Amino acid sequence: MTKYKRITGMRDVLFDDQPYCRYILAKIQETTDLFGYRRLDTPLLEQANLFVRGVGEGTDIVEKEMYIFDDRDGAQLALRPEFTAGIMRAFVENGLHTLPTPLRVWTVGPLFRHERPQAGRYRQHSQFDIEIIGEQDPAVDVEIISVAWHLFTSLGFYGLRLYINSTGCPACKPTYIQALVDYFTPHAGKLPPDDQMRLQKNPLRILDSKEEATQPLLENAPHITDHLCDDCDDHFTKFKAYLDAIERPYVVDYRIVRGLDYYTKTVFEIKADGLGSQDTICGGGRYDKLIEELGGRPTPSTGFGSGIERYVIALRHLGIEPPAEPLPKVTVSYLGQPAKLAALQLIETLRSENIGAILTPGDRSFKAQLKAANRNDAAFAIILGEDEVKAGQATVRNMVDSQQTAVNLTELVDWLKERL
RNA sequence: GUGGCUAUGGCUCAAUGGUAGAGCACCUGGUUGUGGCCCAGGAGGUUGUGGGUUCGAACCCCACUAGCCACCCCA
Repeated sequence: MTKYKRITGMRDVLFDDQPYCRYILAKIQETTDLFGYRRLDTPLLEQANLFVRGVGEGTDIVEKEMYIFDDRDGAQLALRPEFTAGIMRAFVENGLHTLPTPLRVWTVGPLFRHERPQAGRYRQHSQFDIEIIGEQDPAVDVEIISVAWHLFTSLGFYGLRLYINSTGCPACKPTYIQALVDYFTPHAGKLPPDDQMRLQKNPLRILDSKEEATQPLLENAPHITDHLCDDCDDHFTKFKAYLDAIERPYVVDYRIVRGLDYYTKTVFEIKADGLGSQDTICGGGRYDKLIEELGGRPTPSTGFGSGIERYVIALRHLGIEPPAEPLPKVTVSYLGQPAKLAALQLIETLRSENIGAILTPGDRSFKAQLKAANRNDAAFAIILGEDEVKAGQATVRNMVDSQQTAVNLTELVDWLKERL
């Protein structure tokens, strides 16, 4: 056993995973370009208070999952547990409200939550995140779903499911919560302890409950969509109509609640197969009050976060392979010190001509160098020995058919370019 | 934070109380400058850590740690 180990819930991203990451990032860039989103990156560290205010004091993220610590000057910092609060902070701090609205932004990077790791869940994970800032038209709620769907389709996903709901707004949400409490209180005795707790602390969470005893009660529980105010009801109706218009199938799931306090009106999740019990690949919604909460002027916004590691798991599950990495197809080997100098010069030339090449170093036997060429998956092994250097040539071995050709060093670049 | 399962060389695993093995991977060699296949040889483990039981522990017991999965919650 090695002395130093990974921190719990953190992963090394090894070579087998990298082609997926590269593939996914490329598709994200294509998609965001197509939809007109600009990249905006924020720091990994923020004042802890930003998340307490933004995400909400009573949320699990703030209450028990944030990596929080004192800086050397005593300031309370947090590793960002989500993107939205930081992006909204950047929006306000940099005066981005002066840009044409709505502002469409995206970002990607690591987030940190001190949770117990399990399938598809890590303490450091990466999300692709987009936000549309400054627009309350439900058409943009549909647009972000369209972005997600375009990305997932271009990655090769199939069998994804879209679930939507509305969480109302400060005008109607409390009324609904009261209705929920009124409904469950007479049955409180039948609820399992966890759900009794929820009834006290966060009644909406009961809707999420997987407790068996609670299920029959949930069937007749009031739906928030029957308690929305006119404004929220209108928004939800249009949201669904626009989804219908673009023929994006969805299921209204009254039990989607989402764990962050800032959501208003639209919430949604996209689920995929093959992920175990953590099967949400994309989750988001609308947060019309967040920017005000953070000290900006009222600015309705909508967005989502989407877990990159879960993409990789789901892609593997579906048997979708990313393109191979474009590693060099040429190796340069040598025999003897004079040839080594020539090899070093040659390999510089190849790279300057944009021909990827790797040296088989170490002054080892010829056999070992060819072996190295083989293990590097070279298409061509370029061999320089005493004879070749004297003749101003290189021996080029085709590693597929084992044919060897003597090529003048002056013609080698063109010779390779014709064949690679 | 809670629960279940697991922990042996780089990887996948074997050995269930009596001196730690295999396959893959790795290194060297099979004569003079030729890879993949084959053959031969080699290196690599104080069996996650700490304690206990025993004449003797990879194996039994306890604790801790880590991993996986699930709950909670979420991407």
